[in-house]
Amino acid sequence: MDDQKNIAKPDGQGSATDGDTAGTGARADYVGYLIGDVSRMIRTIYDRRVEPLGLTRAQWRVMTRLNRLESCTQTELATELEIEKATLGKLIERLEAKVWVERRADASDARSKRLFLTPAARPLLEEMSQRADEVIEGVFAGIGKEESDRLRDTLSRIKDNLSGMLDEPPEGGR
Amino acid sequence: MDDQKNIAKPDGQGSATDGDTAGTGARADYVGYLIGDVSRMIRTIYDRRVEPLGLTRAQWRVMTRLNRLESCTQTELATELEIEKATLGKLIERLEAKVWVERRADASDARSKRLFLTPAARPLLEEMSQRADEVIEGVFAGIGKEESDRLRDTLSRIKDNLSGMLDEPPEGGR
DNA sequence: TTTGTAAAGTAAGCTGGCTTACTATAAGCT
DNA sequence: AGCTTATAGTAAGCCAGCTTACTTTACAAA
Repeated sequence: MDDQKNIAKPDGQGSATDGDTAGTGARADYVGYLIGDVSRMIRTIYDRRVEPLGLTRAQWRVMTRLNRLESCTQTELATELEIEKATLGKLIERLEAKVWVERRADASDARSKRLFLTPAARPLLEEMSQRADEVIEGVFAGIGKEESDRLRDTLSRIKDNLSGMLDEPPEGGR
Repeated sequence: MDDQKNIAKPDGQGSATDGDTAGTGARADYVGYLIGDVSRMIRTIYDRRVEPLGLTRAQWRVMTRLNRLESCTQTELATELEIEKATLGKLIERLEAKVWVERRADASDARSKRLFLTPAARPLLEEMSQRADEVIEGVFAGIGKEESDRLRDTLSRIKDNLSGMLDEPPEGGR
C-alpha cells in the first residue's frame, strides 16, 4: 500500500554493496534484507485480508488506534501514529465520508476537534481483529517460545542501536 | 518515505488485538512490532544519510539496481524492484531530468527502451555505497556472528511461513 | 498475409506519505 | 489590556505507490 518493498539494508534487497560488497559485508546485509522482507510480507498479507472489508492500510491503522484512543484530538492521534497532522487530516476526511469516524468540536478549545468512531465502525473492528490474529498465528507457526524470546532479544538490541543512531545529529558525524 | 511506520502485526504498534488481546496473544505481537520498528528505523536512518546527496529513497533504489543491471529494459527493472511499470516510468523521468540516467531505444525491439547510467552517476553510487556500509555497521554493533546466525535462521523460517501464506488464494480460507 | 493476442511503455487518476505556509485560537508576559 | 508566541487544523503541492486504460509494436497462428 504505502511503502511496499524497500527497506532492508536499506535497499529492498540489493544495494550498492551487494554486487561489490565492501566493508561490513554480506552477513549483516543478508539479515538486513530478511528483516525488510519479513516486515513487508506481513504487511502485504494483512493488507490482502483486510482489503475486502473496504479499508486501505493507512485507514485501518487509524481505526485501530482510534479504538483505543477514542475522543482524542487529531494532533494526539497523529503523534501516536507517527504521521503528520496534514496526512491524518486527509485520512480522517475519507473515513468521515465512509461514516466510520466523526469529528466533534472540543468544548474547551475551539481549535481542536475530537475524534469518535461511529456505531457502524464496531463490527468492522471486530472483523479486523480476528483477521489479525489469524495472520499472526500463521506467521509464528512452528516457532516456539524460547526461539521467539531470543528473536525478541536480538531485535531489541538492534533497535537500541538504531535508537542511538536516530538521536545523532541528522547530518553529523557521517 | 514510502512506507514509513506501519507494518508489524500488522499495525505499526497497536492493533485491534492489543488492548484487548485475543487469540495468539501478546508475545507474538510484540515480536511483530519489533520487526516492523527495526525495518522502519533502518530505512529512516539510511534515508537521512542519502538525502543530502539529492535522492529520495525510491530514486536510490533505482540507481543501485541499475548499477548491476545496466542496459536492461524498464519492464525488467520494474520486475526486479517489485514496483509497477508505470511507477518506474515516472521515477526514470525524474532521474533522466537529473542526468543520472539515460533512456535509449532498443535496436531490435521498437517498443523497448534500455536504461543506462550516465558518467555523472558514478561518484554518487560510490558515496551511497559507503554510507550504506556505515549504517549497517552501526545497526549490528555488539551483535556477534553466532547471534546474527540465529537471528537469520529464525527470520528465515518466519519468511517461509509467509511465503506459504502469500501463495494461498488471495481471499481463500479466511 | 492477415488477424488476433501479448508485451513495452505512457497517461490519468486515486491514495497516502511529506513539507511549507496559512488561519484561528489559546496562553503567557509584560 | 495588549503583544507575542505557541498550538490545532487546513491548504496546497511534491513524490511515489497503485490500478485501469490506451498506443504502439511484435509475434504467432490461421
